[in-house]
Amino acid sequence: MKLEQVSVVQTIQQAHAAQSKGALTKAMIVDRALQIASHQGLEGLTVGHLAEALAMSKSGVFAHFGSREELQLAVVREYYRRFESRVFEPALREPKGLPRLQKMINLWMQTSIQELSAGCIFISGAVEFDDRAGPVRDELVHSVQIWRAALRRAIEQAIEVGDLKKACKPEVMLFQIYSYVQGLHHDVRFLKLSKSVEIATQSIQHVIEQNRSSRA
Amino acid sequence: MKLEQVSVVQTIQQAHAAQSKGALTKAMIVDRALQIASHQGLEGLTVGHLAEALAMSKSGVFAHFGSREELQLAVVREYYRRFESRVFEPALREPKGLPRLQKMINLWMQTSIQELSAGCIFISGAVEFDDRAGPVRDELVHSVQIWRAALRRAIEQAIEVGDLKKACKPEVMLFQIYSYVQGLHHDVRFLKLSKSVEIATQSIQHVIEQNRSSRA
DNA sequence: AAAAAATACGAACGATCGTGCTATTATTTT
DNA sequence: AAAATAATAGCACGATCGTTCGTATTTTTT
Repeated sequence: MKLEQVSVVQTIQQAHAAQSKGALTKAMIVDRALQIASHQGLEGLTVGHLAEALAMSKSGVFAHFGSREELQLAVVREYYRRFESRVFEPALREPKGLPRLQKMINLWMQTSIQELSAGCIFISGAVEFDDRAGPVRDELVHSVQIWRAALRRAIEQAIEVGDLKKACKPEVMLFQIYSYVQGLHHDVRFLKLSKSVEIATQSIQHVIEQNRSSRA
Repeated sequence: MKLEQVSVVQTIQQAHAAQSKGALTKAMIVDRALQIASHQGLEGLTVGHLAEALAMSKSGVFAHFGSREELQLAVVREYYRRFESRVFEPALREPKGLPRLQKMINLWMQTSIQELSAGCIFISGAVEFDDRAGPVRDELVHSVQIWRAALRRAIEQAIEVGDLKKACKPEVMLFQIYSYVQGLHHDVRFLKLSKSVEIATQSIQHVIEQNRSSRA
């Protein structure tokens, strides 16, 4: 089973456990909406198109959310949920320090540029909503900030544990790592430069190496 | 006079020299369209909105382009033109090597996050059109590739001149610099973290320092 | 100043957008 | 099985999208 499908099943099972039919189809709608948004962007996600893709009526889809904005919010929240279970939680099972940080980065990169070439909504959404106010932007900022805080925390722990130098500045390192993943996203998705995968990996590795503690 | 206005005047003067009324108003339309696209994105640029902003009729605006796609193309080309005269040409007046490379980067950063907080279309467009085929995407890719080639060329010259190490890999350095400017764009525009200006500057400086030739 | 050409406007088109209703199905509860 | 509830479809609305066309107004040329 593909990674892609794991979360869908999970979501549906969860919906099954909770209530019934309603929540189940809602989960399927959000799943499809997420697919579309990963390609067309959150602004490119339209009720009509979504309904067509699901072989449902517009109003049937719409009724589950009450507004397009709520649909977009549902997509952002679902993406965050999956991000948590695919990147976050597995990384937490690694020991504190460099191993955990490394795992976070690797899983993030994998998720961002997977086979289906669905982009990372945290990255595409940041561009789409950098000038647009409202709840969707707020939710997006919130999600991104949690993720960045987690990365930062992982860096700090790596310092505490002694994997990284005391002199290492978490803020700077966060900026650099986050930038490289964005750069990877850009090169692979926009320029179709698949070679950038190794360059990005190497660059991130270099940042880590740079800040690695000298002892053992 | 603000930097912002220089190119407008320049464009209008150019239009004046070339033909007449028609090209002149067309230049004003494209100018306004560029402003809008810098905030709402190329996809968010709409004929109706543009006409309203110009106190013109929709059809009056439309007639200058024949299609929305052509309007978008005009915007991309105009942005490239300004990018050339604001970033490219001034940098070419610097001596080959590090000075020129440095100037390119500095001017790019300034242009990308100027006072009016208008984003860099090369960066926002890359996200908007990473999955959308067509002439606009092609033009965008083309522009970006020219800019990247120029940056790369500047790096290579810095090596030839002896400012950067022989071992320096232009490809990798290009990726890193380009990523940091994207990271800056992200932090300033989306997260409103103005502090990132110095972190980005410092990070880029670090990359350069890393690859700087050992001799004086 | 008159004729020709370019330019802008107004109105309207079909399509699609988000959204509200009402009726008809499914599903769940009793 | 009957009653109550939830979920979906169908239809239509006003707004806006890109686009077309005919007309009025400018601007340029003669």
